[in-house]
Amino acid sequence: MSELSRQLDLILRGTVEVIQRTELETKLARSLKENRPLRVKAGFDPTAPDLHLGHTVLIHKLKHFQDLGHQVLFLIGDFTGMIGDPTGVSETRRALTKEQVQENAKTYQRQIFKILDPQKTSIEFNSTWMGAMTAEGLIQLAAHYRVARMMERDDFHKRFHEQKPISVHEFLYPLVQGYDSVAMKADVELGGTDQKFNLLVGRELQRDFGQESQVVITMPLLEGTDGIKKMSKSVGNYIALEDKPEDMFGKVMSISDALMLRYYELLTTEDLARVKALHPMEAKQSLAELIVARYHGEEAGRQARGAFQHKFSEREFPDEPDVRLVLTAQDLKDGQSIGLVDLVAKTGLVMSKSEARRLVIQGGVEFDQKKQSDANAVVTLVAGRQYQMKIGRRKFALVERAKEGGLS
RNA sequence: GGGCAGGUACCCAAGUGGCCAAAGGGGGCAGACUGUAAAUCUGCUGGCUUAUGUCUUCCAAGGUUCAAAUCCUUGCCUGCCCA
Repeated sequence: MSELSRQLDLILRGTVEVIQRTELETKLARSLKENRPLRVKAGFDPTAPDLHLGHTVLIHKLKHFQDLGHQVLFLIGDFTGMIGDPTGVSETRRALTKEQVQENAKTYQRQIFKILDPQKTSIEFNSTWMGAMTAEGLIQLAAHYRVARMMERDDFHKRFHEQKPISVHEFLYPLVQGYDSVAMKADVELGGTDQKFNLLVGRELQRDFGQESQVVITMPLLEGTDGIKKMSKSVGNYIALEDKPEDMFGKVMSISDALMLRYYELLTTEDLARVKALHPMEAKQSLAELIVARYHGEEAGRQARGAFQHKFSEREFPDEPDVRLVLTAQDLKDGQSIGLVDLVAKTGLVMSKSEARRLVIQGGVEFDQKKQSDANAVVTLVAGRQYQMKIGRRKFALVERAKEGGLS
């Protein structure tokens, strides 16, 4: 197998679309011949420093390029960030300060370098060139694109027909993203399938600016934990790289079996046929451990698995509860008892007393190993004893009475 | 600039003077069932001293009324059509 087809193989794995494949081959061949690495660009939003597994699909692809000796350009769209997310509903973003952007950039580095090689990654900010651009320059840039073309973009098209607002400045997003490719002389740009339009704008602008067009590679969007919508922070169906090991493990375990296979496919190199042969719960736990281990180390992976089994499979009280509550005399009637509902509310693990009451009535509360479903129940606390409380599916609290004459 | 249609709870969306803390759906939470799942079924889903009590909510501010999410005025926001 030639070096060219070896590279091509790895690059194409898992991709949804490559535009144009022949161009990619040409670029690769030239890169090999002239011993000049390709410049591979991928852009990220500066407002969301919480990377999640959805982002890693893309980052792993960057890693592939890196492993093949190419140059990864990790673009932080601090300028585009001011425009806001045009694919989102209608949330206007406030501009970030330089300091905040720098801070976010550091967070990015901490996270992506768990996958990428820092030596072969250059981090860029599009404010570098966009900040210097004059209004005149921006007008000229805007002249490179037509409204009708712009309206072809899926979400603009949809919003337009649904009579939803579209602000003019949102058109600048694809334009600037495209111009970034010009400024960076990108050979390849990677993005999720939802980025296709923006990526293609880059090709057109580069051509207009007399450059060779970048090759566009789109990657599948990873579904979130709900299994339907794409993983995103705003939907709340994400697993963040910096989630605590136990949370991360728990989130992976709550996905459906079908989604588990999808995660295996896109996030690991495991053999799918082998995974399917396993008991689904085993497979899911292995996946969860694998993912935790990747971002928190192998030890953390093992521990998370152990804690999970302890807490849920065996339904045991965890080593470390979510809340430790010490009740003082003021909290107690006659210095020893308290209404169950009040007690649940006091843990702060529920939003309100009404919610506490509801939970109790629904049988979602256990106190001292016993299920309690009487909303008017009063529990008595013996001094010097700790009481375990299970509140809802996955919240645990440990309660005890303050020592007599202790700190006031 | 003119005409028209809208702005309702986390989201979508009904309601057009009292029976409205406000239908329905989604989401979320809980219970059952399980593999800790998913799917399914059931219940809950503004706060409070849980009371068939009370307080705060239907873009904002005023007003009409015994009574307003519902009517009027002004303002803000969005879309469509015309210019």
